[in-house]
Amino acid sequence: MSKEVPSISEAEWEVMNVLWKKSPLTANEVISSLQEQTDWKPKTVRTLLDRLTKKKVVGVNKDQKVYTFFPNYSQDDCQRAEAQSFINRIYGGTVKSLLVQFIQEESLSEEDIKELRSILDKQPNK
Amino acid sequence: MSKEVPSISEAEWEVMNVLWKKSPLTANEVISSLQEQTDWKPKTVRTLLDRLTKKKVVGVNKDQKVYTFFPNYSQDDCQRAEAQSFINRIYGGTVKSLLVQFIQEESLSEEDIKELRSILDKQPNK
DNA sequence: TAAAGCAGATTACAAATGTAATTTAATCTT
DNA sequence: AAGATTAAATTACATTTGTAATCTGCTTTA
Repeated sequence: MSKEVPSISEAEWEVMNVLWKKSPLTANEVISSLQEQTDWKPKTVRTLLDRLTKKKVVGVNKDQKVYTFFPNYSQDDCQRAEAQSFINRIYGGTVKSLLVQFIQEESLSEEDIKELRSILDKQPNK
Repeated sequence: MSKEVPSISEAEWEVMNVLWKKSPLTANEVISSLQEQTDWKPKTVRTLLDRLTKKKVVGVNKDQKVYTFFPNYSQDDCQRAEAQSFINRIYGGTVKSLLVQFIQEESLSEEDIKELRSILDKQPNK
């Protein structure tokens, strides 16, 4: 399942995050949303949208005169792809070292810890 | 502590991984080490070393006629920096979502799970 | 000593990325 | 209908990155 996800650059991720929160959106809606968090010019956001479209990471609905944009991949799939390559690069492919570092690093809430523990308990320890 | 880590590109990470395993090393030693894992030409590796040097991520000892190279930052510091920016970008800053995804994703060994659980148990659940 | 080889320095060049501006075509407004 | 506005398309341009090759000067070797 879930075809190879094309690579998504750092700036493009911001755009994707907006579209995953809600879609379809017009370019202007994406622009507005991003203007709260970044200082990108509208044209910049538009360029990012166009590049994502060309890469097929984003789809376009051209029925209306003003196009609307939507993700072609689930956030989960993209996160997975990105995290996998990240871990290979940075942690020599072993996810455990990353987990260890982050569990120690971040002060996780009690809730978080409980949840993680329960997930661990459900792991098929082959 | 641990000054801001300059950004390290994907290819540069490979070089750093070599130097973290053992250093100082001559360029040729780094090249040899990488030739086992990549198909980069020697000149390519040399360029990467030079760029890392220019960015001060790598230091050079020029006492000998053949220079030796060594990391200026610990692997841990670089991993942390990289992971932090990664998490902000990809997981909206919440480390838990990443942990959850990876614990579920990877089939961790029983050992790993035990270790993680013990780390969780030691967390100050504030 | 002339040629060959090697390390280091410099230069190359295309693709990806960040960050837009300009141009074009349609539409709304006066 | 002419001008203003706007969305979409096209173009721009510097920096970073991947991936090297060429040049220079010292050393080794025939």
